[in-house]
Amino acid sequence: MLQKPRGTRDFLPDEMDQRREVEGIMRRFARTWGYREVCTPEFEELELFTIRSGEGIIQEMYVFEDKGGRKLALRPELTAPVLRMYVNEGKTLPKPLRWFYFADCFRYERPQKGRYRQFWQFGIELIGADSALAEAEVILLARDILAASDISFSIHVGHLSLMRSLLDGLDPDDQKKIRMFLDKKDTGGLAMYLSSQGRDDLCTRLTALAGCRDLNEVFTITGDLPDRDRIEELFSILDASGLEYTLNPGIARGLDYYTGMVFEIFAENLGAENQVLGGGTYRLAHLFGGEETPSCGFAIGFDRVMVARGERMPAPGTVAGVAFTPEGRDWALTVAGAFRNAGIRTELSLTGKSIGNQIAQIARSADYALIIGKRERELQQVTVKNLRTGGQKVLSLSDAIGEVSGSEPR
RNA sequence: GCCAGGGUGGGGUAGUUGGUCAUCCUAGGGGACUGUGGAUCCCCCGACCCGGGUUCGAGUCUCGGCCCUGGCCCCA
Repeated sequence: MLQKPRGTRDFLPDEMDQRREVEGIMRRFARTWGYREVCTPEFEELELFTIRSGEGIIQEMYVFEDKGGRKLALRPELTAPVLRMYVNEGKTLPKPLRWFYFADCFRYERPQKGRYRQFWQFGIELIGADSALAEAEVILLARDILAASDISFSIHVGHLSLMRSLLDGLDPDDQKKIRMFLDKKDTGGLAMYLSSQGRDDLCTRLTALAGCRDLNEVFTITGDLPDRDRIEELFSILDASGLEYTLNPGIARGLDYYTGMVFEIFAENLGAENQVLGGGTYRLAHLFGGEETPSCGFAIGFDRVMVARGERMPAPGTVAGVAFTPEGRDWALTVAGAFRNAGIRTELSLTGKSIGNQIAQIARSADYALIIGKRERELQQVTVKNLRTGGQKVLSLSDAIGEVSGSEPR
């Protein structure tokens, strides 16, 4: 038997119902904040991703050559494609642009809990706004969306200027190594490395900074910064908004194009891969041939949100099943059509067996049985049987629809 | 790429000195039942992940691969 490719999944209707429900919540919240959905190609020029992230990521991507010899890659993320789209056809739109996306991405990695080779991301990009308020908006929207998705999470907010101020003047390679130690919270490794460089003093300050959870203390470690006002404004907005978060100057987000605020959100019940969201302020458009454009955004690991939620079936709508005799068939089709026009999920029995048999089958999943035979056909009526109470009524078609649509689903 | 534990009908399972026709539950399909409840009865479908090796004989032992689960690395 043929198997599906490694790291991919099939979704049966029960699971799709849940995914669509959460997807709908995320879309709805993004829209209420003024964000509009965009869509980019499933695959892009390979270069788009190597410009952003370096050649090293080629081995982590699905890369292929098309029949014209073009080097292409299945998208491993959506920020670069969305910013490419912005540069290609969004430059003249009035700013700021508020865009969101929900789409699948592909990475050639070892699957584990909450990590698949095909996975879905929900994300937003706020393009062309450069302010503490814009950064705060992105964080608050992230909070709203995840809260509405009904998972438990914690928000960590940092700012790259803080750490960079301490690393200023160091060799870029050194800076990168140090950021990696800090990102991994590997203080032992950090101490060893800085000691070998004769910078024990720096280690003390960096460790203190990464562990610092109070903004005033942060500035006593870093001293005054050009960005200080902006940073203080950001956090004062967050505080005024009643956001629950942890200040974390240790967030390094190993990428060079992040320029200021960075934040990460972690969920419970997730094992090793517990980050459900990452984002920050970045400059990327100029890499794709546009003008330098300050932007801010985040991406949610949708599949991880689903794992964190656990099994949670959305309430099904009311379901009606139609049982009918051969003489009632044509009237049954008319009735079913009218019910569907009224927005009621209506399933016609297809067995052609006895009424009893049809009702037995309908009763497995439906709330109402609509029974239609010769008598109903002749009087243009419908026998509506409530499968929970057992009661039944003979009604006109419009009354029958009213009876069923006015009810609560099971 | 690395480590650990796994892979028996669709789902869940039993199966050790290696030895009939591989167990049970459930789901699914068919039939009995043509105007009223998820029932009942009968029947059916359907599995040892794949490939090599050892053996008279492998679900069972062995090697390799694939896949799953968790972890490491990585995580744009």
